[in-house]
Formats: sequence, structure tokens, C-alpha cells
Amino acid sequence: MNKKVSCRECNNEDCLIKRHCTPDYLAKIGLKRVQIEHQAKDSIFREGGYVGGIYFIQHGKVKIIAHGGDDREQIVRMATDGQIFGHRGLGDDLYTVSAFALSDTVVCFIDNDTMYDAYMHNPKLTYQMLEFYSLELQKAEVRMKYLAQMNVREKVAEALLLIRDVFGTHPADGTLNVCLSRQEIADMTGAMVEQVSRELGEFQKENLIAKTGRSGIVITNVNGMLELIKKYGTEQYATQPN
Amino acid sequence: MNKKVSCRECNNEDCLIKRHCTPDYLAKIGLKRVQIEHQAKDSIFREGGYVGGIYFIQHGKVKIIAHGGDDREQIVRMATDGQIFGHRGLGDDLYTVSAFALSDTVVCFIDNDTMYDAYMHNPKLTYQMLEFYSLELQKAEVRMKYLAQMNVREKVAEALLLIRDVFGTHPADGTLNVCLSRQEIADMTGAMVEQVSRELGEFQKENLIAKTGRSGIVITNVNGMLELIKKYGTEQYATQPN
DNA sequence: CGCGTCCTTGAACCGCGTCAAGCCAGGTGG
DNA sequence: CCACCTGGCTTGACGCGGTTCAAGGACGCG
Repeated sequence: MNKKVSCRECNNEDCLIKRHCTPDYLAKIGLKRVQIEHQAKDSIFREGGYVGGIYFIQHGKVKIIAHGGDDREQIVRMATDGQIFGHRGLGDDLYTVSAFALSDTVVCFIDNDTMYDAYMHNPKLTYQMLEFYSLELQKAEVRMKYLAQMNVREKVAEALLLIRDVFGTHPADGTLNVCLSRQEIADMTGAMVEQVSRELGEFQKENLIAKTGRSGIVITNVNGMLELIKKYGTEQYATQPN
Repeated sequence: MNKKVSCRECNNEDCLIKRHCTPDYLAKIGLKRVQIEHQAKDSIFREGGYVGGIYFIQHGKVKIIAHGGDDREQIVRMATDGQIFGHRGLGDDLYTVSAFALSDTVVCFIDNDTMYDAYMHNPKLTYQMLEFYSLELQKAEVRMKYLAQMNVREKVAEALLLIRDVFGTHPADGTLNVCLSRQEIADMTGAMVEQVSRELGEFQKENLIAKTGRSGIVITNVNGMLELIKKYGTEQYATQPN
């Protein structure tokens, strides 16, 4: 009973953020919020739209993408239950990225005024948000390095480990807890769909993954995947063999 | 007299952050701080070191790099007078990046306890830091897209515009206000030195830049450079012709 | 003046983007 | 229940862009 759990965002036992996504907690601290449901593939907000507040994921999976040239897209982040997204300044900003639901999703929206008020009255909350941003920034910087320096094979391996890290695996069969298309993996890596397909085929031959065309991917040899990209310093994915 | 200036970090007229780097202001709000001088090329902190606080640049230029595989490096950010760096969580974190002085530099170091105390007593400060982080995160996400999708020619163009944006140009002759080696430009783009050299040669032939081997680069046709990378959405570098 | 460092240029190789064709699974309608 | 269609996946061939290797040049410094 009363078991303590660490916040998945800041690793702090008494972090407020981990509780923000629960309606009860938000009500308790008096934050006005709106619950919104989205179906898989729906857009939640779009690049160029007005930033009216911040989103917490109550339940579901979300990808954040930046639009590039020639209709290409770049997935810059993915998030799931209990995590924050759409976090921007509270000024008159416009979104520089778009968010899409990867599965049926319920999000909690809190408007800027409400958040500002909460920040001004609860320094610990503001501070915990600061830690969350700091961590995200750190992840983004590491990701920059990967995108700039890895070859496609390595970037695909890294993408799979990242997916596993964010969404986890299905306990029954070990498939990744989210189903991304080849195009989406390409959008994570900055590569072309065909190349991603080829690299996945290679991984399968080498028994690093098991996969079927359209359904989930199983990483059968996590340590082997880690080995591929070790030299870039990928400690964040370090894990015990299943 | 009493001219209002906007904070270069958050564009807010009465932002505290823009004043943090001045010793007077730090003394006034009672923040204990340490001033540290560094010569060009000195390391200020290193990947793996303990994060004891946060740095403000009093005067000088700094690059933040992530170490990659095979002794490669990735420049993830550059900063100059009045800006913040080394901003990490206040936990028992270790740096995931290193910082080096690009010129003789004076930085202000404020330890974690002092910052935490300030955060708890000054919600506006915490909030302004939040906005700063938010902006940095936004820039990092855009940069990810560039690094993943641009070819080397485009990345070199983007790097030059970024350098110009961060450090500005010398009013007398228009040279960039910082002198980066070919290797450093390569470290910004994830490309090889030879290729950077070739692309710079091309730009020179096309009268986009004027350059000499070891000294500064002059961007002679900013709009031409912008044109090269327009399709990726590079509004942040939009500028009037000189 | 000689040495070290950085820059430049050339040539060869190969990773990967591009184009094109074919495959496979699921959905739809007859 | 099957035929067809559609959208995603796979595979092959080809060529370009960029890395790699190697040699030489320019510049600053002792």
C-alpha cells in the first residue's frame, strides 16, 4: 500500500508532474483543464497554430514532428502515458512542430493562464517543469549527435531502441508496444523508406530482430543492437537481457 | 536614458535573465557567484563531470559539444555575451556535453544550491528560465530536422547563417565575429573537413561568400544563402540585405 | 628558415538516395 | 467467396554525393 513510485520524467519520488495527467490530481490542485480524445492518426496540434497551453497524456501515444523540405517529416520526439508535450513558451508563440496521435489517445489540455498562475503560486511545480525541460533538452542534444554522425544502419538500430525505451514491449510476445510504419521509422532517422526496409531485412538475417511486414517488430537481441551503436555513447538504452 | 531593451533570451522587456551575467545585478539580488576566466580553446566543463551549477557568459564565446564515435565531435550549441550554458538538472547529474571557450571568456558560475534557493523565492525567475529552456528546446528540434534532412552543401550554408545569427558580423569588414576552423564547421554539420572545404570553395565561386584560408569568412550574399535552404523553413535566419 | 597546423585538391570507393517493378495483406464490392 | 484494388512493404539496378585516402600548399610560429 502507499507504494512510492518515482516520476518517470524527473525520477523524483514526490514529483508533482507525474500526477498531472490524472483528473483527480488536477482537480485537487484546482487546475482548470480540458480532456480531449483523439483517434489514431489524428492531429492534436499543427505547426503554425497558436500555442494556447500545454498537453498531458492521460492515455495513449503521441509523435511530435517537424515539417521539412519536399514533404519530408522529422519525428523529433515521442511520448506516452503521463508525459508532457506541446510545451512551449507562454507568449504569443506559434507551434514550430505538429503532434499526431499514434494510437487512440486521451490528452489533458491546460491553458497558458492557468499554468502561469500555477507557476507563480507553486515554485516547486515550476522547478519540476524546469527539470523536465532540462532532460528533454539533453535528449535532443544527444539525438542531434546521432542524426549527424550515424549511418542509416546505426540510426535505424537507435530508432528501434528508442521506440522500445519510450513505449516498451508487449509482455506476451515481446513486440514493441506501438506499431510504426516504415515511413515513420524513416521519419525518425532522416533516411528513405527503401533503405529502412533494407536495414530491417539485414537485422532480421542477423537475428537481431524478428518482424513481419505490417505488424509489430520484436527486438530479439537487444545487446546486439546496443553493440552496433555503442561507440556513440548510447548508455541511455543500456538494459539487462530479457 | 533608461532605454528599455528586450532580453535576448526571451524577448521580454523586464526579464531578469538578461541581467544575470552582470556582477552588479547578481550582487543586488544576493546570488553568490564565482567569476572564472578562460582562454580561447580552454575547456570550461567536460562530459562526464559533475554538474555543480550553471554558467552565465559575462563576455566571450562558447561552444557546447557532444562527443561521438571515432573521436568525432558534434557542436550542439554556441553562445555569447549574456547567455546561459551548462544548464542541467540540479540533481546529481553528470554533464552529457562539454563546453569550450572559442575566445577569451569570462563566465559567471552559480552553484545549484544558490540557484535552487533563488528559484524557490522568485517564481518569475524560474518562469523566465522555463521560457529560456523552452526556446532552446525548440531550436534543438529544428536543428534535428536540418541535420537529418539537409545535404552537406545545405548544412554548411545553414551553419554559416547560424554563426552569423549567434555571433554577428564585424561592422567594419563584414567578417563573422568569430573564427571557426573548417573542422569546427564540420563538427556543426556532421560532415568531413574535406567536404566542408569543397563546399566553401563552391560558395566562393558563386559569390555567396568571400573567405581566406585561415581568417574570417564574409557572407557576401545572405539572401542567396537563405535561398539555398529556404525549403526547410529557415525563417529564423531571415534578414534584411546589408 | 624550418616545422607544425590547417587548408585545399584530386582520385577512388561505396553508402544511400532514386527510380522502377513486383509482392503481400486487407478491404470492398460483385 | 472470390476478384480486384489499394496502400504499404520489399527488392534490384543505377548513379550521385560524400567519405576516405593521399599528396601538396599556405600560413603562423619558434
